[in-house]
Amino acid sequence: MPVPKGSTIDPERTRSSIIDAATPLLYERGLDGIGVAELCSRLGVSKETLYRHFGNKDGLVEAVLKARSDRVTSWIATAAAAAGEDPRDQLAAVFDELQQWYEEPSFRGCAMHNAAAQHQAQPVTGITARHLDRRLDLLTAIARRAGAADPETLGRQLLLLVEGATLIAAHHDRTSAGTHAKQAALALLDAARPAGA
Amino acid sequence: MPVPKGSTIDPERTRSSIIDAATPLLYERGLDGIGVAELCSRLGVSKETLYRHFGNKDGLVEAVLKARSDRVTSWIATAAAAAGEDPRDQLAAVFDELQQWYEEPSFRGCAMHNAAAQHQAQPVTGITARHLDRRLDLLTAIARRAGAADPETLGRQLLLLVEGATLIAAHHDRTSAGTHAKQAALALLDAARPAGA
DNA sequence: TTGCGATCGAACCGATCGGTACGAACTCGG
DNA sequence: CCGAGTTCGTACCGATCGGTTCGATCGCAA
Repeated sequence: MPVPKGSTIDPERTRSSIIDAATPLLYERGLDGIGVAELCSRLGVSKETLYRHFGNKDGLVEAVLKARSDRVTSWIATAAAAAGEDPRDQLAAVFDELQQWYEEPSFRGCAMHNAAAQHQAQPVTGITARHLDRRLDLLTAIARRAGAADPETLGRQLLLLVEGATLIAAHHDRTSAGTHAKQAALALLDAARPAGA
Repeated sequence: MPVPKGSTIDPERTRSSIIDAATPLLYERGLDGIGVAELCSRLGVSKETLYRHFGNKDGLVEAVLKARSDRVTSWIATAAAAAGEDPRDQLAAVFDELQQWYEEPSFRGCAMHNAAAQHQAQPVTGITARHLDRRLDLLTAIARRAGAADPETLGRQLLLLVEGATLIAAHHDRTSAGTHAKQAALALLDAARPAGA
């Protein structure tokens, strides 16, 4: 029981603990694959508490997806930064990290993409688009630091590879998608640099 | 009314007309976004007829997805074949065709991917995996005809670009995903050829 | 003409859905 | 010690879900 009976020390703590606990459930079962009743029961929280904090189920979904997007984005950025100064190494590290994710048993594809496929409406589509915006920014920055002739284009191409790899890992072959994407990404990076360097 | 009151000339015709009519509805609204009742009403068909032909809703979904996969697969293959003999031209034609698809107002991503994101279970996942198998075969064949040093690897990389482009077009930017994917694909193809040719 | 099979339309079923209401239990600040 | 605020558990609501059943209607083959 994450929350005792009476008034909690901090209502804000309750809210974020609900988000944390609901995230894997909504990811595994799908946004519509689990009802509010079961959700609350698994969370150890009453419906009233959930509805006071989030208004309705969409409010919870929105909060969960935003938190997830933030977490995943910083996770990727951290993995890139940890690979050192060389943008080429950073790019390789991103795909290595992705491949490790794909091989986790709990991997079921990108939560944002799954959500957008289920709820083709706001706020989910907006959160997903923002998520991809941020990822594009990160990849474009790597392309720019690598000295690509057209970093905007290369960034978008790298984005295709990242998201394509995640999708293929989810629906086709999780053992090699990241590796193949890495090879392709490095080849595109090398080809996009002006002669020399 | 696609089917009059009494016995139809051909029950098989009824079945395929149901599939054809249900396909866009399930695509637009999502597998769980439209109920059997509304589905039947829009199809101009009674529940009894639908359930006799398909057993249950999953049976209809399965039939719709299989038909869709067949249709899309042959559509891509036809576009490639129409581009002439040069595998490089064929590859470019595939992405041009995809880009045109993305720009259609009714475009909502790949039906198979959307379905798999919603129903992470058989038979949907199996149909989606088979769909990707066939697409991989087509792309690998192009890679092989182009003289790639490792056509299996290049085929998988091209698959990443195709599916990544469709996903990005659906959730982020439908105006340029196909074009960027085409440029990346051609660059990978050129880089994968042994020196010369 | 008779009978079989396909179809319609509507009623009906139990289950589940998202969401609300309420009394009781509990904590904490004043 | 008391009242405000939080939470629980449960019951409840109307709507919708997938699926079944049934009488009536109609086409077609024998």
